[in-house]
Parts: sequence; structure tokens; C-alpha cells
Amino acid sequence: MNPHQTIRLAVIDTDSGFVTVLSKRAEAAGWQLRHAAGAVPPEELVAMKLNAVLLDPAVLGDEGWEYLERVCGMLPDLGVIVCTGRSTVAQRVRGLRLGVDDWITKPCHPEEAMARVEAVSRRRRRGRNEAEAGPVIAAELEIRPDQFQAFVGGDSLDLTRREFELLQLLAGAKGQVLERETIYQRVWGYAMAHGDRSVDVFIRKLRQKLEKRSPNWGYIHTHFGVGYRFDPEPAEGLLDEPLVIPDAAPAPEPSSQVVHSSFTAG
Amino acid sequence: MNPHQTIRLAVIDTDSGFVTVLSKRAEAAGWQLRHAAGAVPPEELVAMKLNAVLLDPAVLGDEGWEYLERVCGMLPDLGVIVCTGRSTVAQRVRGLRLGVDDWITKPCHPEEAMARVEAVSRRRRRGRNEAEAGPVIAAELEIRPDQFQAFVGGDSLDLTRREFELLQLLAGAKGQVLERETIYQRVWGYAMAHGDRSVDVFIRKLRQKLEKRSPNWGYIHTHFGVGYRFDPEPAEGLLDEPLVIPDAAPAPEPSSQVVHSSFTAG
DNA sequence: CGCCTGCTTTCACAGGATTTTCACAGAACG
DNA sequence: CGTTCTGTGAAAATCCTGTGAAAGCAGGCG
Repeated sequence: MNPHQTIRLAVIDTDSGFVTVLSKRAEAAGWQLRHAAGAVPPEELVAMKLNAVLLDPAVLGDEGWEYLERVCGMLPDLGVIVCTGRSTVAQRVRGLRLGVDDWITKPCHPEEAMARVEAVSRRRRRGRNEAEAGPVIAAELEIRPDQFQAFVGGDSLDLTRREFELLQLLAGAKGQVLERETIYQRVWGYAMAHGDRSVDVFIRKLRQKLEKRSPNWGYIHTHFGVGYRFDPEPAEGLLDEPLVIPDAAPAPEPSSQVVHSSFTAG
Repeated sequence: MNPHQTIRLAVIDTDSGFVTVLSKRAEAAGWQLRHAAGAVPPEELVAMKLNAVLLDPAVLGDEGWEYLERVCGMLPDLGVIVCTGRSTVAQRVRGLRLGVDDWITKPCHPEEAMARVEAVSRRRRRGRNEAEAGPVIAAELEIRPDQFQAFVGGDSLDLTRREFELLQLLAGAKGQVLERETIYQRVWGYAMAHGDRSVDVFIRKLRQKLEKRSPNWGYIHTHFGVGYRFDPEPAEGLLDEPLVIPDAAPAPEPSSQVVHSSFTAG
């Protein structure tokens, strides 16, 4: 659906020049990048929930082939792209037969490397359901992208398409305040017309359905003049127990992330 | 997986030397090869049931890009590998972004070309639903891919080809909502044209045949605005009359505090 | 070669479900 | 205290699906 799906990539290389340039571009494109200078155990790669890994087996020395084999064997769903210097046809063929998805030769234009990572990720994502993403769980709320449904305590909320996408967006950015414009842009896919109240209406519908299943919860908070914020914790004061979390929590909503309200009236 | 699975590849190129050498090797490896010297309509590519197509867009002249776009757009499941002479980074990036899976530069060792075709086909095959081999059994429904038939309680449903493939797809992804586009893509083999209602029509036929054999079952659920979902469990409320949505029920929520049992999907 | 038959695709329309719009009341803000 | 913004209920508009039937196709048979 979304043409600009965010890509999670790990780069295993010591070529600092290449890595730096690539990182800059990738982050500009909104990718999530991890970098390592040596072999990363396949288990950790799994934990990173990557789309693809871009590596130069040369930095692994003699273990290069073995590592490649292990990664390709254990993680058949992970896109593997080799980007290395001189290599023979035989080496490339060996790698590709082993499970490598693409083999690029350095020096390589970072834009092309990115395009190839995209190509591999795209093909990987295909076939699997489009809306591939693990279920999101917030408190007793569970969101299943593969079913287009959300559950509270096991009961389906019976959401419509827009309601579902809105909830998915909010819950996915839990703790963050999302401006109406942003919400509209992301859920509806195009810019919000001036004076459009659709977001408010759908927020109400969501609140209704959520609170029917789970009263006194207060998932969705209004930020006057700005937008809405989803909070998986019970609303304070409703359970006669304020429960101030923010102090203990090491990562409350970083106000640097939260866009300030440039809400233009009139 | 078997490393030597037979691959069906179409080569669109006029470089007779390259084609000859490649053909020889590919046939030695047991691949099924087709050759064309000009643009082949996407419909024909579909009919060939290919794993991948290897082409040099240069032989198509000005239509090269357009053709690439058409093929990649209509056949998102087909592996597309470009193998051409000089090309700029910008061209390669454009192609890869467009949907091309790999871009090789001539001169190119045929062994490497083959390895890349394999890599693309491998990844393509992986995504597909695995459950296309063995018989699928869901409740009292049994699907036998080897016979192209489905049975309910032992009675054949007498399905046509499309009906069968649709049912197979749905039942293989039971519990998951499949979007119309996805369904069409997988059953028909190419992208759905805007406004095509074929999926709906076949869903109706399936429902008719299924419910004639097993009334009050409700296998196929509609997700408004999204697609369909196959559910092997009997639809609730059809075997009895438990009613729906108590209007003034004081405690409709059961054990909302207790940890819920995760929805058991097959 | 032409007809017949069954399958697939297309079309138009009706009935619903969903989304958008609107007007007003209440709440928040300065 | 006035202005701006949000919550709400309901009407209006839009979109989506179910359905019946006709048109297009392909293959089998006389």
C-alpha cells in the first residue's frame, strides 16, 4: 500500500566512508538503520526485526562464508545483500546459490545500494500478506493487521476500515500527540481540507467502541488545539489511584519528537 | 528446499551469443526456457507460468521503460531481471524502484545470470503460501490439490478451476483477511484491473456451493471495504438464536480485567 | 466446420454499510 | 466574557457488496 514503507536495515561493514554516506541517505529517507562492524549472531538479527541486512563478508575474514551460510540458512525470510570489493564470478555464484539475494560490487553508488535493498525487501514482503506486521498489543488491547481487527480482552471491536486504521495509527504511536493534519494525512492518504471534522468524528466512534468494551479506561486523550494522543495506561483518577508513571519511566514522550502546535486558526 | 527445482524462464533479448550460451546451460540444468526477440504482452507471460523473465530493455527501443513498467505493475509476482549493456546509476535506480528485481550489466557470465535468476525465483517462491501442497482440512471441509476437488463431509463440491483456486487460497489462509487485490493477484496471477468484480462473483458462487452442502455454516466472511476471510468455525448465532448486542445488559463484558485467551487461529 | 455446453467476465441495479457533512451545545483558552 | 475549539447527534452523500442475468470464450462433439 504505502509506497514509502519504512525499511529496517542492518549494515555490517567497516568501510566508514560507505557506511556514513549510506546512513545519511537512508535516514533521510526514513529508514531505520543499525550498524555493526563485525558478525552479529543471527538471533540478534531476528530480534531486530529487519527487512534486510547489507554486509561485506570481507570484514569477517575467514568466517565470511560460514557466517553467510548461517544467516541465509537460519533466516530465510531476511533479505541478504552482499556489498564487497573485488570478487570472482565463482564467488558471486556461490554466494547467490547459498541464499544471498543480491551481490553488489564496491565501489557502489549509495543510491543504487538503497534501491537494491528496497527491491529485495519489496519482494520479500510480497506474497506474505500486504499488511504484514506483528500484532500490536497495548495493555488489554490487541491489534491484528492481518485480520483488520482489534480485540479488547479477546472480544472483537468490530471496527470499520477507517476506524481500524485510525486506531492502528494512534496505538502505534502511543504516548505521542498526533496532530489532526498528520492523522488525516496518514489514514486518509491525502491532505485534510480546511474545516474537515472527519478525524473528530472517527475519534468519537473509536472512543465509543473502546469504552463499551472497557469502560473507565480513557485510551484516547484530547490535546486542545493540537490533536489526539493514545495512552495504553488507564486514565488517572478513574481507578481512584493516580498512578503517576512518567517519573519512573525512562522514556516518556520526548517533547523533541512531539511537534508543537502550529495550529493556525482562521 | 531442493536446490535444483526446475525454473521457468523467459529471455527477451536479441543478443544471440548470450542467448545461445545461456540456453545451453539452462537446459542442461533442467530449466524450461522460452525465448523472444521483442516485447511479449504481459498476458502471454502470465500464460507461460514463469518464475522469472530476463530481458534487455534496449531491444525494445523507446518502449523499454514503458514495457518494464507495465510488466512490473501487472505481474508483481513475476521475477524481473534486466540484463543490459551500459547503464547509468540513475537508470538502474529507476528500474529497481519501478519493480525490477535485479539489474545485471553485460557482459555477464551466464553462470552468474543463472544464479541471479535463481535468487530472484527463490525469494519469489518463498513468499507464496506454503500450504499449496498437501490436502487442507478445515472442519468438515477437505481440499485436495492433487484432485482439484474439495469435499464437504465426503461429498464433492464440484468446483470449477477458479472456484477451486479461490477456495484453496482462502482456506489456506484461514482466519486471515485477504484483500481483493491480493486474492486476484494470487488466483488470477496478475494485477486486478480497477473496477473488476470477478472476485465478488466467485465468492458468491463459492458461498452458494458451500452452503448448499453445509447450510448455516458461514465459511466466508465479508470485511467491508477490505476483502474476505475464511473461517473454519461455524458462524455464531446461526445454529441457535442467541441474539446480538443486548441493549441494556448491565454487564456485557466478561472478565474484562482477566488476561484474555489469545484468539486461537488455526 | 458449426453447434453445444459449461466456464468466465462484464454489466446494471438494489440494498446496505460507511463516510462525510452540518448545526448546535459545551468546554477550554486568553 | 468572548472567541475558538471539540463533542455530539443525526441527516445526507458516497461507496461497497450481493445478485441476477447477459455477453464473451474455449473446448468438445457431431
